[in-house]
Amino acid sequence: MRYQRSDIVERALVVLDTYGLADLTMRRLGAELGVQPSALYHHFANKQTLLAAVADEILARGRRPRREGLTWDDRVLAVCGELRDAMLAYRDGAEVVATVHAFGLGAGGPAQELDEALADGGFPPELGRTAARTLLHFVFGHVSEEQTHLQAGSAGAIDGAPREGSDFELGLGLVVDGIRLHQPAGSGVSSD
Amino acid sequence: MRYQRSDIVERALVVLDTYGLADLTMRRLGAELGVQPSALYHHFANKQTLLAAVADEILARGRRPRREGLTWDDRVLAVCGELRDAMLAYRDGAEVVATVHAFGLGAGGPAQELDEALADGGFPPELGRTAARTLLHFVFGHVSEEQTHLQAGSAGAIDGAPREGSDFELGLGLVVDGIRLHQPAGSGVSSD
DNA sequence: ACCTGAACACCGTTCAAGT
DNA sequence: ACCTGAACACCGTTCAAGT
Repeated sequence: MRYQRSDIVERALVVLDTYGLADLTMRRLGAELGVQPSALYHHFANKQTLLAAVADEILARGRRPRREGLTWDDRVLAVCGELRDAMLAYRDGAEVVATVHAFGLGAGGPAQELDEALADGGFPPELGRTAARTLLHFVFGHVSEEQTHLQAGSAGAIDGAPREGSDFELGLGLVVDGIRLHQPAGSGVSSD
Repeated sequence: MRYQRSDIVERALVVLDTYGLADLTMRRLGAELGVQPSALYHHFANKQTLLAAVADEILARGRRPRREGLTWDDRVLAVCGELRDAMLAYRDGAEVVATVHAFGLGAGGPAQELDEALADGGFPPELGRTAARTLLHFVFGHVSEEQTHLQAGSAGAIDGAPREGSDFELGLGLVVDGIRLHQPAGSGVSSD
């Protein structure tokens, strides 16, 4: 069998969602594809690179159409909500995306979108970047914890999901309100 | 040689700080102590348990005397600052403490102190717990990133540390200000 | 009570060699 | 270009046996 990168990423996503990140090994993935583990190194330099591609694919599949004309804060809420849903769609998705982001490899999309939204809100670059990183830390941390507990609970049930969802919005609201408080006077509030 | 738990944790801290978390293996730690890896399992059920003890020790060594009479927000800032300093004191300290906390094993001290501070601030329990978790997500995320970049830079230099420190305070300020905005009216603000 | 020695069931990665 | 086969240098954990 001949594979290309996209086939391998696709299969990695299936393995991830079915068995979890701990079982997403190069050997296991090779076996799943009917190929020697060493064959994977013809497509990816190492496991980290493969994981980065997996993270990017998780985010790409969760991408929603961008509505125009949103205020900076509604845009921030939209980006964070989309990011959360994308990660929740795959088992251990939050851990994968957060790890890859921490490694500085791929998954730069959400960070850039948050930077843009905050720049539009009139925040100076330094404050905007700090605010964007703070938002990402919250989303990664919250969803990782959420996902761990969801998976620790009953196998695939939907029991605690709504409560966790409102808790996400509550925590996110705290952070966004804090950011808004630091918005330079006269930015995005006036109606000109 | 006969060892007890505290000796092993002590040595694990040295290995962690010298070689990093990736090299803190049961086999390596055993070798460092002049003992078979299997001997460690007489003191700890598994590696996670050992890591939890390491995380607790990192926090214990970073503990500072608690000043009395602080307002809830100053207390929150103090707890978060102490947590950051404790984790920064050991190589990969943030990753160790955050991982153990995510696993729900040890390291419950800071979470409880934040809960207390927010309860003192008049926040209802549910909002207080959400706020405390949001703060922890920020601190873990920020310091992990900070520590990764510090270690990626020059070997043990102090170059970017002050800038990172002020960025920590800026981000933490955003979150605390957001929390304060949700404080129930008349809590902790009136002078009676 | 605490440790040894050996084993079990794995890892990521490299590399010559094949087609 | 893409893959095989074999090897290298590791992991965490278990368990009978020793003292």
